[in-house]
Order: sequence, then structure tokens, then C-alpha cells
Amino acid sequence: MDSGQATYDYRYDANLAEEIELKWQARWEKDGTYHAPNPSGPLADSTGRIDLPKLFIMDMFPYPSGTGLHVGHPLGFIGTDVYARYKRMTGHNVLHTMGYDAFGLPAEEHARQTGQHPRENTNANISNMRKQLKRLGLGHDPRRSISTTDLDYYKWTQWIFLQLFNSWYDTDLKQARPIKELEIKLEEGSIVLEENRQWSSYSDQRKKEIVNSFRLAYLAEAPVNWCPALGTVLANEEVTVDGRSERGNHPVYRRPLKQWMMRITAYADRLLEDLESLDWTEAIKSMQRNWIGKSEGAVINFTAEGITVPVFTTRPDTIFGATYLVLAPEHPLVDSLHQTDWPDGIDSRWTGGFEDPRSAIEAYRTNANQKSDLDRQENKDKTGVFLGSYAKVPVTGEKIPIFISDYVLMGYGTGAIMAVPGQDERDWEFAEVFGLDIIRTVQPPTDWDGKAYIGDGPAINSDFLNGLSITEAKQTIIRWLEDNSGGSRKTSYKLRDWLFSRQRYWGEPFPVVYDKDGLPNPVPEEMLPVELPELIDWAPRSLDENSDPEPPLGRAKDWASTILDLGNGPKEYIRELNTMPQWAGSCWYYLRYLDPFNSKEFVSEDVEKYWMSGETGGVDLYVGGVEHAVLHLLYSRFWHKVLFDLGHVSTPEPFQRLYNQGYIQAAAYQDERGMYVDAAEVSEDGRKFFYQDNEVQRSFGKMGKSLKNSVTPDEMYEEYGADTLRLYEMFMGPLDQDRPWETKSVVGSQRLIQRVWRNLVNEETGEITVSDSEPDETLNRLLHQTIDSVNNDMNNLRFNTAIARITELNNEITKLESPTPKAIAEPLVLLLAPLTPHIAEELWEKLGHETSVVYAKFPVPDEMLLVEEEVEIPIQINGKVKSKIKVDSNATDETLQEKALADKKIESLLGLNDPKKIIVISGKLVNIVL
RNA sequence: GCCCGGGUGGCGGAAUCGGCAGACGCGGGGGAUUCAAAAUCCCUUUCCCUUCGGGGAGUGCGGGUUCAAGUCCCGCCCCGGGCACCA
Repeated sequence: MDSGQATYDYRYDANLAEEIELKWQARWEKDGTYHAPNPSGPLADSTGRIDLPKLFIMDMFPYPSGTGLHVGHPLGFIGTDVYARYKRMTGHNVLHTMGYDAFGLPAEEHARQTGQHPRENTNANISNMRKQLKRLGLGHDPRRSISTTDLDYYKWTQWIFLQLFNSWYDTDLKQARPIKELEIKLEEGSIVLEENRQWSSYSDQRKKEIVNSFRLAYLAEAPVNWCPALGTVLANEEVTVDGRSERGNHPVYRRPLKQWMMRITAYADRLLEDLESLDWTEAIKSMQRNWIGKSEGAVINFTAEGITVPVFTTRPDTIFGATYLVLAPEHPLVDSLHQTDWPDGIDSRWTGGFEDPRSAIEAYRTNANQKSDLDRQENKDKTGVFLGSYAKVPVTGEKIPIFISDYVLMGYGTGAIMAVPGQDERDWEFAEVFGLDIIRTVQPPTDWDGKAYIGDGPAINSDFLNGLSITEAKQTIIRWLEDNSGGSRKTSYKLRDWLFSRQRYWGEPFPVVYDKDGLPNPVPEEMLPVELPELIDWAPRSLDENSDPEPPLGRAKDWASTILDLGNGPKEYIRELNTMPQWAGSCWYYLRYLDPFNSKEFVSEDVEKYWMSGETGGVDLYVGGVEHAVLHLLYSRFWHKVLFDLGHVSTPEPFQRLYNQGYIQAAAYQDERGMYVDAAEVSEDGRKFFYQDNEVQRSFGKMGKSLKNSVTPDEMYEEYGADTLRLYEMFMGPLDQDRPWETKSVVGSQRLIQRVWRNLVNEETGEITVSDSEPDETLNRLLHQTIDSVNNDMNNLRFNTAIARITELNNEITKLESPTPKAIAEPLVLLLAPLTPHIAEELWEKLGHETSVVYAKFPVPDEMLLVEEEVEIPIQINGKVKSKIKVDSNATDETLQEKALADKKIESLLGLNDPKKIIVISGKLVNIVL
């Protein structure tokens, strides 16, 4: 300002914004403004807020990455903050805080590249992220912030593991029970494992093994996803469809290893059924349903070579159309079922060109093994070989040939199917390739010209089932099978047990030690936590496909073997060397937020009941990205249900309402070589885009380094301030929608704040300029209409429209020629407070208030003022608006019609025509039909 | 292939009880202010035609219901996401 003209020392610009923002952030911290009281314990207080209705609002906590935030990250955080602030102002005790999911592969990968210990690196990242988030003015209770890597936190993660280890799933009660109850049942003989065998006749070792096999956390030798490049095994959920690691895109190999598993399959039905009670989007629910993959049907026992071959089918009603069996190539019965020689006169298509079944099978298996999952997926041509043997169909006694083919998967059902080409497209294709019989058992509609018919219809060619519908036929045949020991009703799931071991350093150690017999023993609760050893050489080894996983913890020799007294005197034990997966810590963090300082329990009963109560119970609002649809949300629900069964929590579900925020995308530009160029340096001439005078092509994608299109919050603070950034992000569109970032549009949000400021404050002196005079009628009505809309929008997370309404109100205020009446200014500040808390605090203080705006009462509309005295009514002729009239808002329909017909314009348009019909919608519209 | 979303101005998006399509913002155009500019304020901005009074078209496409359809129904097309040889 060097022109000598009026200087605006108090114009709302980035500098003033920063001054105001830092001032209030310091104040909030000092005053503990966002502290939410607990009903009891160390976080109880005397504010009286505990008597208000509670609300637990939560974000999916972030992984503290080293690269820092870009403006896309905090979108959801701002959304929950605005909502939380609104709820505080409408009389709720709001719990909102933020934690860090800091264990896991990325931390270690980063540490591996930089050579820094994961802990140091993680801590640095967390404090950096805290700083960045604090600058946004998020109203979090800082006392409740936890990190999954805190010793005091993972102690309780280990404690929960012990709950799982010490429980089994009672299928009669349909809930988890303490393992002791199982032991008692086994001793009493109310559970018998083998007929005519007493529990006492088993050896102690065997007893232990048997009990172990019932636990919810158990060891199993299972085919797992081994990723040598990451040096660890991965959960199914962490492997992409084309058989690579989700993180890093490294090849993953299937191999059997002894691993910790979590018996999530026991909960499949409850995880499925309880989805109904949740306020989640249909998209997420259907992804979970899909993942659980429940299908009801029957297992049917075919016999061949004196061996029973069980087959799972969802269509037992089609059994009369079964013309062959197919086993997965790796099915264990293949070796005992095949013949030594081909039968005479065999179809050449069935042999694969081999001399005998054994060599054909061997060649087929080798070939199938070499096929990648991607090949299998893309190449769906049906292949297979005949085993040389035949199976007997239970109902007919007929003999049908047995094949192996890779279109049958070992991992689902029984790994074997009865093929019914008439009613299954895949079987039809196979039957065509191999020249097998096709028998329709459901009558297709008369105009049916397709191949396999999947739809409903009367059963045909099916003996005693003929004429029945699919549903009836299913019931009938299952009853027959059960009566004749031909099979039984059966439900299958796609869901597999959760692989819980990782060969990594940076994770929670298992509270498990092994004694000489090699069996796992839980580390007693009072010995927790089992602390991660300090390791100098913590990096995983680079490994090749054939090597074994080599857990880094094995290198901490002093730690790995230990002397403990587990109740039978000090003995030497070997520790479990694997660590838990990253999901473990994120499974239950919401519970620790409630009672972070509790050293006796993971959460106190009292506190848990208070915060988790509700219609169906759980976190009242959980906001996060859709990418956690299956993994985190399913695991978390599972653990929560176990804790519920064992009486540690009071609700069957952890998250009552789930809301998926959209993503902020950003324009990215590529030059003619396809290389991305710095998006900040690209200019536009209206149609084309240029980088250093060369034309570049625009596309939209995730913000980030690789697309060179990141915009950081810091750049926004520098130019506009945090309130503007918050306002802009909320104004861009509905919270659940993806939207493109546009830096040039941010100014619009700043202008709103600027105008509000100017309407209330003298830019030269910084003095408040509001008047005590009464606002005029029109403005007052607008104020109350705005208050009404904003309340609605806030409740429905429609912040974009709330801001639009506030802008309209402020635009009217701007047009006033006299100072803004205080009676308008105060509610305006309150309306803005959830969205732009810093400037609201500053204005609130300038308006003479001594207490924080955070707990001021949000304005409530005066119902009387919501109804206009006079309204403008459109008049349509044949549905098109031709004129408008002003009438008293409570005018009768008769008056409305009269006035409409008397309108000059309408009169002239009607001319001599007589209206056929006149529709009057009270207070809204008149439509004249000619 | 199946299952979810979603297609509205140059752009982000409003209008979801069937009742004035385009609120609010960005961008564009014009004006005031200024020596000038920035900033600010005001007007204007769906498209086409216009004798400047106005007229016509219009919410992905084609039908339908209705006095009235972005909104409801039927049949398609396109985009985004999820699942995918799961018996």
C-alpha cells in the first residue's frame, strides 16, 4: 500500500486470516475447547455437557505418510468437523478426535528406502500430520488421539487377540464362548468328537491340539499368498485379481505355510444378516454381501470306484440333467478315481491325445498350474480330460463320466460339480466341446432360442420332480436325498478365514509363545504388552519364489527365546516371530478413543455404554473412503461381534451410520510424449492448454506426485487461509461425490468471507460496524428462511447448499446502505461458525461475546417468518408459464383462479377460447388448460 | 456378463413430495470507481430466432402416463465403480 490512498489494514486477506486463525487455534488448545467429557473416569468433567445427548462422530483414521497432505486428503475430515460443530451448537456432547494407523507395510517400505528406523520415521510423520491438521482448525479432542503403534495401544490389541485365542464359536448358541466352556463340554461328553471315544482317552498333547483347532484364532497349514518381494504372506483381500500384491504390484505365489488364522467364517451369517440394520450405502452393503458370497444348496454324494464324491450345487433340482462330473484338477480324489487305461472306443476329444489317463491328468495339471490367474480369467475356453471312470447318480443309478477341468475351483464348495448343461452356461460350453449329453430339466418358454436355460419353469425329464417349479423341486429333491443318504442341504460361502500372520517387523507382536511340544501358549494378560524388540537389522530380506518367509523378529535372538513362568514354573519358550497385519490396529481404535487412559481395561463398561448406545448402536457417524468397503469394515465388524459375544461391548455392530466421502480429483496434463507436466504451470486459452508454449492434453485423476498435480493445504493457507480452504472444499459439491479441484475457483469462497467481514467490520479501523436498529421485514424473513434451510442442510450433510443459502443472505446484506443490524449480524456469524470457525470466533468476540462461539446456540427459525405474506404465483397455459401474479399467501383457490383469469396478459392470450379445465395448486401455481 | 452409482449451461453444481429448470459459485461480457491498474460495487450471462414487444427449443436418446415430467413407467445409449468360470 504505497499509493497514499485509503489503506485497508483490516481487510480480510491471507495475512489477516492467518493472524485470526493462529490466535484462535492457540486459544482453543489452551482452553481445551473441544474436550468431550466422559460419564466417569479421568475424562469426566464439570462442564455439564455430559447431560446432553451424545454423538460419536469419526473419520477413518489416516496412515501417516511421509509425503504430507494434499488438499484432497482432508475433505472428509472437514466434513465431519463441520457436522460436529453444528451438533455442538445444537446441544450435543460431541466426541470427535483423530488417530493414526501407523503400523504396516508402507512405514516399513519407507524406512527400508531411507534407512531410518520405522518408529522414528512414523513419529516424525505423525507429528507433521498433526501440525498440518491443526492448521485446518479441526475441532478434535486432542487427549483422545491415539496411534496404533503406541505401546499402551497395542497392548490392548494383543489383549483382544487373546480374547479370540481363548474363545470358540458355539454353533448351537451362534456366538463366541470362552474356550473353557468347550473344555468342560468335552470332558462332560456333551460334545463328542469320535463315536465311542472318551475325552479322557486322548493324550494331553492331543487334547491341546484338538482344543486349539476350535479357537477363533488358530494355527493352520494352509495355502497362502506368498509375496517374496515384500517378504511376507498376504491376505486374500490384499491380492489383486491378477495375482499381484495390492501394495507394490509384486507377484504373489500360492504355497502352503503354517499361519495364524482368524475364524471369521463362523460369523458369515451374522455379518450378512446384520447388514440390514445398518445405515450404510447399498453399494457398500452389496460389496460385503458379495464378498461373503453365501449360496444355499445341497451337497450330493455321487459314488465312483467305491468312493464317495461329494458335490456342491445350488440347483439340486436339476440332478436328472446331470450328464457328467467335473473335479478341480488339484482335487485330492483324482488320484484314487482315475483308471489305468482308457475304455475301448473312447472319444478322442476326451483323452487330450494321451496314452492313458495318468499321463493325461499329469499333463493337464502341469498346464493348469502354469496358467496364471489372468490367463484363466481371460481365456475361458473349456478344457479338461476324462479320468476313465464313471460315477453313479444317486436318484437314477445312471453312470456318468468324470472329468477334471480348471473351470472348477478347488477353493469353493467341495471342489467338484455335477454338470448340468441344460441349465448352466458353463456346463453347456464344456458339453459342446466334449460332445456330452445335454438334458433339459426345466421347460424353457416357448420362444426360447438360447442354449442353457437358467430361468424358472416346470421341471421336465425329472421323474418325480416333473411339473414342479425350481423352488418346489429343490425342496422335494433335498428331502429325497436326505431320506436316501444321497446328500443333504448345505450352504456355501466365498468368505475364507482371515490370514493373520505377517513376516514383518513393523507390526504388533503376537502374545504367543511355543513350548517344547511346539504348541502355542498365550502370554497371560498381566504380562502384556509383548513389546517389539529394538532391532538394528529390521529390514526384510529380498527373497525369491522358492525361499521360505523369514520373519525379521527371528533376528532378535535374545527376544525370540525367553524364560517365562506360565503357571508351571519358569521354562524356556520360543516367541511367535510373525507380527499382526495392519488391519489389527484399525479393527478397534474407535473403542480406545472412548477411554484412552484406561490402564485396567481396553475401555470401561460405563464409558463404552455411554458413547456406543443408539438405535442399533455403534459410532453415530463414520466417514471415510469407499476403498475400505470390504477389508477394514468387515474385519472390524467381526472383532466387534466377538467382543460383543464375550460381553466386552454392548452393541452387535461398531458403526451405525457409514458415509463415504467422494474424492477430490485434479486436472493433469501430458505433453506429446505422454509425460506429465507440472499442472500449476499450465495455461489455458479457452479451448486448449499450454505448457511452456507447447500444447498439452488434459485428463483428470487422483492428486499426487505421479500426475504432477498436487495442491497442498499450505499453498492455500499462504494465499487464502484455512477458513477459505474449508469453505471451498465444502462448497464444491455434495460430500459423497467426486469433484475436480479448481484452484482458480477458491477465490469465490474467500470473497464470501471477505464480504461478511466487510459487512460487519470497518476495513480501515478493524472496528465492528453493526447497528442496533431493527432489520426491515424482508431481510428478517430472508434471515429466518436461511436459518431454516441451513439447519436442514447441516443435518443432511448438504454443506454446499447451506453455503449457497448463507451467500444469498449475505448478498442481501451487502446491498444495504446502512450498517448491518446486529439482529442480522449475530445469527449470520452463528450460521457460519461450523464452516469457518476462526473468523466466526473473531467476529463473535468483536460483537461483544466473551464465550466461544463453539458452544453458542445455533439459530432456530421463527416459524411465523417462514411464510411469506405475499407470494408470486406462476400462471400456466397448457403447462407453460405465461404470466405471474402476486397474491396474499393464504389466498383461497377461488381467489387464485379469479385473479389468474383477470390477469391482463392471460386475458389477451385466452381471447375467445374457453378454458377446458383450470388446475389450482394452493399457494403454488395455476394451470389453465385450453 | 451381473450388481451398484451417475448423465442438467463454458465449468463445479441447485431444483428429488410430479408444480416457475439452471439457486449459489467459477469463468465470460458490459458498466461505475481510478491518472491507470489491482481491489471493490452494480448489471448481464442455457441455446436459437427477434421488428427488442417477444417467440421457439431445452435436463443422454426413443416412447409412454399426466392438466403438468430433470423428477414416475417401458425400451435403449454413454460414463464411473464393484464382482466375475463361486457350481
